[in-house]
Amino acid sequence: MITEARVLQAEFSPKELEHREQEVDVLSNALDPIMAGHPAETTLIFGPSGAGKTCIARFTVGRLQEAVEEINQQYVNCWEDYTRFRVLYRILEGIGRAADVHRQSTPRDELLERLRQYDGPQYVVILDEVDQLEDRRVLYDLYRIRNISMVLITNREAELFAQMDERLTSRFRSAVRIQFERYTLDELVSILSARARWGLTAGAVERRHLALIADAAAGDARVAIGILRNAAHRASRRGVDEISMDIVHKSIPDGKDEVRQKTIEQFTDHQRILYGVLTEAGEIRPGDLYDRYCERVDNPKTRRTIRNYLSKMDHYKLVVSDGNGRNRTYRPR
DNA sequence: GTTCCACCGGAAACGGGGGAAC
DNA sequence: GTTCCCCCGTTTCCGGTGGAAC
Repeated sequence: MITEARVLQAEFSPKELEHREQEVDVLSNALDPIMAGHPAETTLIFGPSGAGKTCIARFTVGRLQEAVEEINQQYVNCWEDYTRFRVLYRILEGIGRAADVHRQSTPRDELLERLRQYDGPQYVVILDEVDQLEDRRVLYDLYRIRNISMVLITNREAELFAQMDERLTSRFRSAVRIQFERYTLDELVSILSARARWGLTAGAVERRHLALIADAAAGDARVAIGILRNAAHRASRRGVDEISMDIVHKSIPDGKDEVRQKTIEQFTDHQRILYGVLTEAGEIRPGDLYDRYCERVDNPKTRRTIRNYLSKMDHYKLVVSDGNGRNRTYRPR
């Protein structure tokens, strides 16, 4: 049934993009000065997850690179590379200047200095999940480096600006802003049907089944593609050549749960135990949560560290908090 | 209105780990 | 082997917040 597995991955970047022509145009215009050898305007892309922000940024920059051979580009996920060091390292990596950088022995400012000395072709850096940066001042540093253009992506615009000082805010308030909305049901169906066309045998899935998947994904393309992938795998395992309504129904929870499972796999033992306590309890006050966590581990982390864990889990959409002060409770999402 | 209390999250310090230089 | 240096997860400290109790 599956003829091209990679197109069923959310990260797959198709040659043609649907439903985001206007956003692509705005970003292309912002990047336009690069065609003439000048830095592009700083661009800020924001909107909910699964709305195509990353996909459109990579697609547009990729297309620019095809048009102008002499440019460099690098994608940095600030969720994974959230320290100043890691961000600068990734950016140096994009121009092949990171090979001899060592985490432990390279002086603090050596990385920035190397970037400052960069005098190669225009360099476009996509900083995804930029609100996750630990130290936003690195944005100011990058802003001042010639020949580097930034495309910033965030789904929490308010949080991005909340922790910036005046100097940074004034720079980025004037950035080109592109707002993404959730995909509509029809748009998602059309995206899914393209993926099915490229990645599955003909007639493997009916449109009404895609509509059901799209409905379950609630505007999130990543979730929708995940459900379709799960359904295709399930059908293959059953040895059938068509995705039935029953398969779709069974695949929806798995598709939704996939992201969660991937996240939990990356947790440390302490984080996993904490999450376990939370899911068992259903809803629990912070003090009780901490006590129960302590009962299950030999050397418990401090309350402060647990708060950091919980805030990470909140960002991963694994945990919700309700209420304030002494009425605060946590529950699994 | 005031005080108490549980909780939150920023900032700075600490310390383990590990590569480089000697 | 020792020292130096840096990253980064964690801890410590502490001011702020908001609901409950008085």
